[in-house]
Amino acid sequence: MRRRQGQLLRVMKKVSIKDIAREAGVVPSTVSIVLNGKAKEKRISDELAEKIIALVKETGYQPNQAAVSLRTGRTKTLGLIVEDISNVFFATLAKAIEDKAYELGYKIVYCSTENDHKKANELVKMLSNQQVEGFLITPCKGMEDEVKRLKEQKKPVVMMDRYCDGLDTPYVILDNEAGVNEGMKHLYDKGYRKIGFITSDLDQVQMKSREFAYRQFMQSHQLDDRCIFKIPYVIKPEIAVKKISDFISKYKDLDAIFFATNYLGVHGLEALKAMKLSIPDDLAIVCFDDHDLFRLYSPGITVIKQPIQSIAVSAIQMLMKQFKEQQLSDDELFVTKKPDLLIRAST
Amino acid sequence: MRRRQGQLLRVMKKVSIKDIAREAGVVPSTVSIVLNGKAKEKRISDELAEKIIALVKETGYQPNQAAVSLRTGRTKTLGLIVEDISNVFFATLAKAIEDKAYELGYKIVYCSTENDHKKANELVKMLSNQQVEGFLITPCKGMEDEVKRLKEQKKPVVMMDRYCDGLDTPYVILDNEAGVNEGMKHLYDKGYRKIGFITSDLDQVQMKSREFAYRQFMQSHQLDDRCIFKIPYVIKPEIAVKKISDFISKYKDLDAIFFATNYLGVHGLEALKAMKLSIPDDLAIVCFDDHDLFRLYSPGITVIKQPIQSIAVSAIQMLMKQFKEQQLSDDELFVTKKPDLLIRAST
DNA sequence: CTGAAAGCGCTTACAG
DNA sequence: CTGAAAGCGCTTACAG
Repeated sequence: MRRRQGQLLRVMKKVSIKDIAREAGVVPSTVSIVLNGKAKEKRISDELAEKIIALVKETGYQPNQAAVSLRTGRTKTLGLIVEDISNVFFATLAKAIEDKAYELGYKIVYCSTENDHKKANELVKMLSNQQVEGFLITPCKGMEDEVKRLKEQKKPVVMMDRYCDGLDTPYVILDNEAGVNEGMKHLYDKGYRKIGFITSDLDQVQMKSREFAYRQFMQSHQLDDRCIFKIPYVIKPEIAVKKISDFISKYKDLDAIFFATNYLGVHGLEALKAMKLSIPDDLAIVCFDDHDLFRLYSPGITVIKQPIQSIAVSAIQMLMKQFKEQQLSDDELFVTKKPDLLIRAST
Repeated sequence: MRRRQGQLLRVMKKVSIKDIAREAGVVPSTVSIVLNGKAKEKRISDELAEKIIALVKETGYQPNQAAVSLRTGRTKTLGLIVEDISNVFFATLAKAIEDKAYELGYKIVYCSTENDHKKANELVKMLSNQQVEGFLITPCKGMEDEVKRLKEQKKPVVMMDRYCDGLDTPYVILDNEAGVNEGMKHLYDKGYRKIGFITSDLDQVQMKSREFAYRQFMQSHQLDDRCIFKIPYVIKPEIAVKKISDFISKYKDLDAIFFATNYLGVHGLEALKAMKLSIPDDLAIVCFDDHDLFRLYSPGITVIKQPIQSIAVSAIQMLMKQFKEQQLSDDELFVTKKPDLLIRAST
């Protein structure tokens, strides 16, 4: 069976490198060399190179990525594993990562762990079989072994927002303690002394250091640091709101609350609203992480913002360095970003 | 150079089908057949099949996807092209799509068009060269030709939330007219007659039909349908808020406003807040599409909700049918979902 | 400068 | 039931 030689290239189903080669009167390898920018190196005449490039443009030829991957082992694809892509924080992170990655010619496969390490590990396995060159992960508890395995396979990994304790894997996180300190100092300077702390029951490093920083601050200012309330991660919103109301009612003399993360802050605002308490007159509120809701609902709330763009940029950079097999230097290995204290003007 | 025969499979970098075959004392094709569930068909003994499967488990062998793709043309990857992944609506859609797709063994590559058709078309091109089996797109103006090209290449495409006018490509959208009608009827039944309509200046089908339905409703009730205000899509939030305030001030006798989409509703609430107008006493508000902000900020707002889950499910189903090369039947070709009218109890 | 060949890791049609 | 071979579309080392 003869090849469909008579047909015009432009109407053919798929143009392959062979077609270009035939048309240009050269052998496929020459086309490949030109396309991979090695024309000069291999001393291919400018004239020929231009002819080939023109032909590629004309036919709209795109190299078959599967073939390239098989041959080179490269896929130009990154795996983005977040807690939940529908959550504003991760969605914004995904957008920032996307912008950076596409700039560098990488595509992104995403998936959500929902803090379920069984699901998470399956996802990693699914993506790691030659499909994804590197991983950007916001890990959850129980992913340590899987991440370790990736490292053993020499798959570049960068963790974001948190990291796996005890693993020597690069990460980009916020300086959580500095963030909490700033927030606490802000409250302290305004004269608040009875400050409660509401966090989740998850055993996550970023949450732990926020709690730690809260305790530290309270202790070092001779204040009661036991006014901490932990809310289960898996809980119905109404119940969470109820629990927060109860907590506030119980500690009647609280004058401020520090929420350890945005969705807790949202529940908190809802609770305050139901209790008809106003911010900041009845209670001052600081929340770690921003949320759409805060902007409109309560401009007076003080927010510790994650510089998401900058986290994304660093994470991608660190991944790219690993690709180049350049060792990351020690101070690049674990990057901590400065948080932004966002004090909104009360209306 | 001899193969690394002496080594244990489990410490080797990558286990290939050849390794499994050698270990099992068969030829690679046999392993392939077993792995692809064709053991029975090819009358391979249960015993052998089990032995091979055990070996695969033991070694953690994962087929090289690039090789599979090259051979079969399948990638088990879908391309999700949305307007902006960081927007709640699309992020939620992405999550719903993800859930469905992973269930069926598909991964997802995402990217955001930002309503820029040049970017969008580049993205489509980037993904279409053998990497993505099918597309889920929320198209923007100017993508028509690119979508047409995908169809010519026999790439399955399903559009969501909107569609390209004039293209015979399957889509899943909301029944926008029914949604607007319900919202308008709701306002009408409550006695509101001077109803304004705020929409964007984008030439998008979903926005057009919402506007059309508004006009229809007003006309058929002998009401003034000219109280329409269009806001540029690319605009600073503050300016949008200012413009809405001006609009409301200008039409002093308005008693209700219908916002054509969620971010406009958000701007609207901000404007109302700045003007110290209350909902629904000074103005009744209906907004097409839900938003996090509404829940807390203004429980009294009436919302026309998109059933995102159900859109995702249908879209994936329609894509899968195309994969199977089963013609979609006429009434499956363009699926319209019923919107939910969400009337929140005013607190 | 250019061409022929090998091979990435699979799957599938074909021959026994 | 099983094996040998071809080939998916590339890239790269090697030979001229």
